[in-house]
Amino acid sequence: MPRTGRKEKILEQASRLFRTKGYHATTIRDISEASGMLSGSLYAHIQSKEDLLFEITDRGAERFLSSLAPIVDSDAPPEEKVRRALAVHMRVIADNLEAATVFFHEWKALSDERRAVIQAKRDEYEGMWARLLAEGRRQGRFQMVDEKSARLLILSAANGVYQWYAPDGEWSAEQVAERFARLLLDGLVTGERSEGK
Amino acid sequence: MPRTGRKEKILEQASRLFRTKGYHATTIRDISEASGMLSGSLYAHIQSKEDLLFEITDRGAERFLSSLAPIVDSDAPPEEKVRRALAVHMRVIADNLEAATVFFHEWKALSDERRAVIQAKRDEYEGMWARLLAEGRRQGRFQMVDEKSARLLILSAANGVYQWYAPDGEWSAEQVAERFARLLLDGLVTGERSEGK
DNA sequence: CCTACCGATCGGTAGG
DNA sequence: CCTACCGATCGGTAGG
Repeated sequence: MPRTGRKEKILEQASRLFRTKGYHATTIRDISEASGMLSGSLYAHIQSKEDLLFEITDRGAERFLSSLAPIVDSDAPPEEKVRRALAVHMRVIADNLEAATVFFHEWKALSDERRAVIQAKRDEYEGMWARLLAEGRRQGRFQMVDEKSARLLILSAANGVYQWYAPDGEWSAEQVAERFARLLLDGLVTGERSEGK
Repeated sequence: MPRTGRKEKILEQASRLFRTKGYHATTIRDISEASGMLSGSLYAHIQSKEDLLFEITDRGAERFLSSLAPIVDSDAPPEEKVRRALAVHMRVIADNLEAATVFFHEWKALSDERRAVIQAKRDEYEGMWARLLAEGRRQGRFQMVDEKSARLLILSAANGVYQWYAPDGEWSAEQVAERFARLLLDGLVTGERSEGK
């Protein structure tokens, strides 16, 4: 019977390797060696290489969803929701940097069926942001040409953080979130608004 | 002697396949078949699979650099430079969607030496944006907690566009750029600025 | 969890 | 650009 925690160690090593080398460039032998066993032995713990990819990405998706849901459902003002939503987003990335990288960067390597499961959760996450932004506009707090482009900009910026964030760098997740929130809410331009086009 | 344009066709097919399947999951046989020849024949045109990846990413880098340089060097006001810089950025993505995807998503698969070449060009591109933003702040046009977080937000958002942009979708590259510019310059919040933290 | 192995496929080459 | 091929390595399995 496999030792307790063995599966977790394998997932941890797989996350690290998938992040560094990418899913396809990581071999079963890489993962098994990093987990302290031979390649054949890995299959006492997993069923396939793709299972590892799915489990990592799915856990990532769940962390994003469960962090954002209470914020969207709260009755804080829209600006405050944006601040908090960015903060938990960055916190999930910072606390799960390897899994988050795999979630954002490698999930397309999943088989059709499993990719659809992850896509649905991505859509759900985007939907929460969409509601948050639409609410801010409805309440007259947000000016937006359209909700979709604002959402795409915010999520692209937030999702891209895994590419440069360093846990031992100068900023905590919350500091990144606050800087992003300030720029997104208030804009780059000083004083009056820019005249637009 | 290879027919003229044969190499270009191979690069085009490789870009398409690298974008769809990823570099490692694309085989020499995939590329050769899509180019209308057998796998061995491909080597009359290329030296290695990695050469294709490098050529695609390097061309992408050059397009971004050569588009942005004249804007940074111009004497337009900072807000206008941001608008134009976003516009050409989106235009490069829209006109080279497959190569841009490879540039943003697959360049890490390059060997150390060649990855360093691309990294240097990425750094150069970021440096141009850094100068642009710093100039805006120096002139008192931009309010920024710091230039770095503003640059990371803007570039993350701009670089992420390849993930959702559809050439036959509802927006042209310029329309995306204008929506992004408006939100980045003016912010999400209506009327007076949000009170911050 | 190891030993021993398998069929498939990989990037690439020699010789024309 | 094709034919024919190579050594290496891949994900995975049987039997213990």
